[in-house]
Amino acid sequence: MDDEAGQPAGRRARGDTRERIQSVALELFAEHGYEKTSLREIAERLDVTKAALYYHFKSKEDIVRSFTEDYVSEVDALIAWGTARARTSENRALLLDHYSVIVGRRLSVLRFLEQNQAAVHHLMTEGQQDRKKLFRTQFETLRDLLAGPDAPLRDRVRASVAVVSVGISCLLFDKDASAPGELHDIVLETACELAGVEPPVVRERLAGGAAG
Amino acid sequence: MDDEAGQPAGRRARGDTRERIQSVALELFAEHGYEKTSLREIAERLDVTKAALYYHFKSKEDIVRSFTEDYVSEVDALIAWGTARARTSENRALLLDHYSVIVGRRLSVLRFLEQNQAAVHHLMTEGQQDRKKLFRTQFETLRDLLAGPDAPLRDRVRASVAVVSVGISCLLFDKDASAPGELHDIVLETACELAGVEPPVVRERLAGGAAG
DNA sequence: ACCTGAACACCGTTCAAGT
DNA sequence: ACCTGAACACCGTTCAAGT
Repeated sequence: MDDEAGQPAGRRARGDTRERIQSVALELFAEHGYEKTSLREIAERLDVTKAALYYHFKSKEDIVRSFTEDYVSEVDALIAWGTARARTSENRALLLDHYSVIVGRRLSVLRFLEQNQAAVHHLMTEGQQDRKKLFRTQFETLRDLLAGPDAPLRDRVRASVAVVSVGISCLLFDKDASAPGELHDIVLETACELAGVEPPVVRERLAGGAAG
Repeated sequence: MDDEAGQPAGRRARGDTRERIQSVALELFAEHGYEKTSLREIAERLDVTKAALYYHFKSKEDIVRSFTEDYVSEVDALIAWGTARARTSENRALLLDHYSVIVGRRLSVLRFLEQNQAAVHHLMTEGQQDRKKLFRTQFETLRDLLAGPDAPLRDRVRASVAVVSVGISCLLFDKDASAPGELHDIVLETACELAGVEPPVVRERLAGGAAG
């Protein structure tokens, strides 16, 4: 994250090229897929040369990494949280709850990751190569926090489905909920049922009414 | 595993090039992804020229179509079956049951489709362009057979998860079942629970024992 | 019928050079 | 610091030509 500072008053026109590349790229990648979108298309939309992109990013994959790393880091933090805690029923429910919040905030990134799994298979955050931060590895780690490798097959299957269900439900029905939180409640209920845990206590959803 | 068939008496050596291309391609596509696998790699493994591939297939996508069409046709037939029948609880359970059988028989194809969704997004069977045979369209149609567009949001979410759960469960735990049918039972139970239907009647699994 | 050799436009990437 | 122009090896595809 080499974000430059304030850009005070006068002109500020073009310090934003990097962000413009990111947003155009995410848009085109989502529309036509990662591999089918060429750097030429991205460059043309921004009225620059292909080579200009290489001033801001060191490769095509690096562009992906740049708008992916926030999501990956958040999931990584969630995994750290879950790993440090006892695998109680309540903690596992909270894990699913928090995961669904992350997913809800990063829908377009998750959509990209899901649809370009093969293209993005060997993609890491930061300079270092952390095997722990592969998309698939993160999924497996989350699943193991719900039902470890020694759990019965049925539990492991259902734990996998629980994790996946959060992602695809949000992806598919993002626009379909009539009330805010309606989808989240359904997703969480379903995921918890699959994981074999009680949903977390209801939060300050129905504000007003009798005090809690 | 480039096992060619019997090679009876005379020569018949090379009528199998087409099948060899298919099998090498599926293998490499699964290993490195569709876009990252070049036709040069495929050709080299078979000791032919890139151009030779174009005698047997009219494009790179056409190779995919060739080993994809059987799976797509089977799902299409299942959809036809489901569409012609009343949406009773039993029929919906049978739909999931049959779908899991198809998936179980075509695991490598499904793995390819799941991991290369973006690359394969506009991919059809046969010459004609049937929008009905897109991977994603088929998924949506299956889901609608479980819970149509007018069903409550919760039912539609869970129907989606039910369909997806069949695929990913088989993909992830193919090797992990100790007894044959164990995984199938778990998958079907989970999917039916999500779809809100009773699992189909147990079939001739536990042979022997008391009759009935 | 089955395959090769050579060419095509396009791709991601690099780099010296400009401001 | 930010970007261009021109070149690189490689890609999918075509096609005339060979057997």
